[in-house]
Amino acid sequence: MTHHATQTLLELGYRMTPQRTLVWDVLRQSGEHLTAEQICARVQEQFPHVNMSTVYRTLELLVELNLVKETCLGPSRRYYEVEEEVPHHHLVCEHCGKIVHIHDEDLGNLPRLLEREQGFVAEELTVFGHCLDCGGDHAHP
Amino acid sequence: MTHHATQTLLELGYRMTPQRTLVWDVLRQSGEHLTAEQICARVQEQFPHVNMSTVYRTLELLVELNLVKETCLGPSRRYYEVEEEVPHHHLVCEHCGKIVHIHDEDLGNLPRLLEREQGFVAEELTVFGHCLDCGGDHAHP
DNA sequence: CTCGCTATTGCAATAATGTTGCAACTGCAA
DNA sequence: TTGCAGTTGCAACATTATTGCAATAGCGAG
Repeated sequence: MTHHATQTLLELGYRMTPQRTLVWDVLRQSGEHLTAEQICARVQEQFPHVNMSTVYRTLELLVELNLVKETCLGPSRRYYEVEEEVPHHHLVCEHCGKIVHIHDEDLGNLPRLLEREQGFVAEELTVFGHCLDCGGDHAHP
Repeated sequence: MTHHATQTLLELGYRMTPQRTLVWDVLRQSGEHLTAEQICARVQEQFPHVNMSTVYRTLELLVELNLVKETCLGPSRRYYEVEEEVPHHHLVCEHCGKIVHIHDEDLGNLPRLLEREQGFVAEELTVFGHCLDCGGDHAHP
C-alpha cells in the first residue's frame, strides 16, 4: 500500500494504522463523495469493530493534511472525497440528487468577474439546480 | 400587520398566530440570514415562552409556501431569509464569515455555459472563498 | 358574541450527526 | 524486544432538528 497518504502521514510523525489505511482505501476506491457514515460502513465490511469516532478522527486528520476534501452539498451532511490535484466544483441536481464535477475552465468568466466586481476570490463553488434530462421544467422533487 | 404572508396563510386555510407573525416579522426586520436558533431567540425577546419546535414548524411552513428561503451555507446549519422576488446567490468568506448577496447578472456567462455544456439549469449557487480585504493571500481562518 | 371544530402549540422524548474524555492498546524506533 | 507517545474503542455528551400527544386557541358558523 504505497500510496502518498502513508508517505505523508509517516513523514509527519503520524502512525499508519489499519483503520487509517482502510478509510483512505475506501475513499480512493470509491471515487465518489461519501458521508462519514458510508465510509464507516464500508470500512466495517473489512474490519467490523472500527468505530465511528475513529472514522471521524481519521477524516479530520486527512482533511487537515489536505489529503481529503470535505464538502457541504446540502443541509446537515458533510461529504468526503480524495483531494485531487485539480480543484473542482459541484453541480447538485435537486431533483435526482446527481452530483457532477466541473472544473475551473467550465466556470467561464465568473471567477474573474467576482474578483474584479466583488473583491472576492472564489475557491470552490456549488451550484444547486436541475439537470435537463432529469426533471423537466417544474417537476417537484 | 398587513403583510402578504398573513394574506397567503389565511387564503390557504392556515391560521395566523402570534408565533407565526413573530417569526415572519423577525425575518423581515432582520434582512439577514438567520439560523432557527437566532430566530427563536429574537422571537422569545417578545414572547418568551415560544418553543423551538414551533419555530421550526413555522419555518418549514413558510419555506413550503415560498415565503421564506432556506439556504445551506456550510456544514450543519441552515439559514433562513425572506424569499425575495429577485433570486440571489451567496459569496461566503471562509476567513471572516461574511456573506454577500449577488444576483443573476453578476454571474457572467456561467448559467448559459452550464446549460449549454452540462445540460444543467442553475437555480442557486454558493461560492466559498475569501474576500480580498479580509484575509489576504493565505491566511488561516 | 359565543361556541365548537380543528389547526396549532408546548413539552418532552427521540433522531441524526458529530465531538470528546479516558483507559486500554499498539505502531514504531531504539 | 521493549517502551512510550500516538491511536483506538467505548460511552457519554453536544448540537441541531423532528415528532407524538395532550392542551390550547384561531376563526367561521350561528
